[in-house]
Amino acid sequence: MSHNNSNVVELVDQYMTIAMLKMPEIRAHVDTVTALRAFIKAGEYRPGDRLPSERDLIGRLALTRSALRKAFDVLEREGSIWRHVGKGTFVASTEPQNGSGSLAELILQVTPITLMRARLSLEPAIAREAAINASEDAISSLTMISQRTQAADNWDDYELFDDQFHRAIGISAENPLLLSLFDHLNAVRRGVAWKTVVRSSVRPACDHTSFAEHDKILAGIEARDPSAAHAAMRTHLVSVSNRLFGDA
Amino acid sequence: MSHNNSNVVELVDQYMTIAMLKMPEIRAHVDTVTALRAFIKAGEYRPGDRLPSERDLIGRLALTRSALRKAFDVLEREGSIWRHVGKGTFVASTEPQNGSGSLAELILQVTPITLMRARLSLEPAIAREAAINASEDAISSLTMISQRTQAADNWDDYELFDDQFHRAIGISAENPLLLSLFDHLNAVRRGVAWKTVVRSSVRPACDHTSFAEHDKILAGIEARDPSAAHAAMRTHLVSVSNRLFGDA
DNA sequence: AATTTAAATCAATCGAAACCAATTCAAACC
DNA sequence: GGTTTGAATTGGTTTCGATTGATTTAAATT
Repeated sequence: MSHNNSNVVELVDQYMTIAMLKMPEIRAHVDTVTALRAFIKAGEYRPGDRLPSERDLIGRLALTRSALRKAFDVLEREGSIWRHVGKGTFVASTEPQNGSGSLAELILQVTPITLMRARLSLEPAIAREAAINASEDAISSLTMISQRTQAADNWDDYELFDDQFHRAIGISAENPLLLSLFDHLNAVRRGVAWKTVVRSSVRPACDHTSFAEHDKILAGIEARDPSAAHAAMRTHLVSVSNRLFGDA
Repeated sequence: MSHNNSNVVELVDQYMTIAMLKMPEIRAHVDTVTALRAFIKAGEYRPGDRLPSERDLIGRLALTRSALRKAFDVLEREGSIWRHVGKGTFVASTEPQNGSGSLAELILQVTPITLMRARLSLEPAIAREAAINASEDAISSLTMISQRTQAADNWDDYELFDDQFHRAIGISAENPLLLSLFDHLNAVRRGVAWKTVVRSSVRPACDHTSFAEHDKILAGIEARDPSAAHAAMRTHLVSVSNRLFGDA
């Protein structure tokens, strides 16, 4: 089914006119929305700024709370504000800035599985480079972190040390560009913050299988065996993936 | 690895919700984190030095303790600080923070060889993902670019199309995070290329061996053969490397 | 009869303060 | 000199009240 474009526009236009005439409440909503837009513009609220609370605004704008909220609903739907319980209502960034904006945008697009595939693409290769280029200092640092990881007696500590271990491998690769790529990936990973869902309730016990996996990676790097380090890192990540998503 | 579909959908859904809720929060924290980084840098704290206590810092930086601690959480995860009850908060021994380092700074540190090692680490893996995930549209786009590359009659055009070809593979991987990593690497590559004047003078003739290499990569992706795509990309990059640096 | 308003209530978040546990350090003691 | 003890300090945790957006409910209005 294909419609003539102008026809559609015409129909919509007719509808709008009739609706606005016959249902004054719609017209009222439009007014409060434009009034809100004017308020935001006049207040010179910059993207990211917090607007006054709803209970405050109804006083200043002589509005009902429900009317105000309906107008906010429209603005939220069109993406010009975002709100959150306990924090407030904020004006959205009109144009995602290249620096952190693209990162935030990325976080929205990246699913946990996408993230894991990216890790599986990058980190084994980094481990391979680490096996080739790691300095003695870097290796001893890795060993130290690995020991600290095994000494962790709670999940939070373990997670922290695990992060440090992986980044230490990134450092061991002795390649600032690779490290930068790793950091970029890690920033996205941190932003995802899905751990609050998966792990806060189902918090797996501090299992010792991953200790062995870490050791295997470390052994590969110490032995200057790129393939072994690559394979060990891949195995480790697959294991992590299985722990998160459940075995297939 | 094959996943249960419902599981995946569930996870993705959870992720989306969380991300959309937490994104503004992340944005808010970024400010305090950068403020903390600035404080550490301005105070000229050397690796291993102890920072002022939290109760002291909240006075100087006009922060809440909880806000300060959240920012410290980020820095700790990043590995740039280390803290322990009763002792204090210390800046980590590995000071260089590439995470916040600017692109320009990175370009200065990256040599052509470092760059090529990074490409060899990342791009074959991306080609592998492309072989798995590329859509028909993406493949036909790749084919088109490849044909245009062969039609190039001067080096500038060839270079341009080569760039497009490699990025199109990044797109074909259907992984926004991997594509972002590729773009990051590519941004550095452009900077490094600019830096090394050598390349503009010693400009190898438009050779046709790399056409065959491109075709091989494309064939691997079309055949949905991840290993072949990976190997072909690796071979291609090694060939490029040899052309730039000379065979060993 | 249907919608809007007004108030109460819920749930998430933050900030302040109290409290906890690890560490340090110095005075007291043997 | 060596040990013990206890106060002070520090990062970590809990708790409580206030605030905010979200939701429900009953009265009011049209």
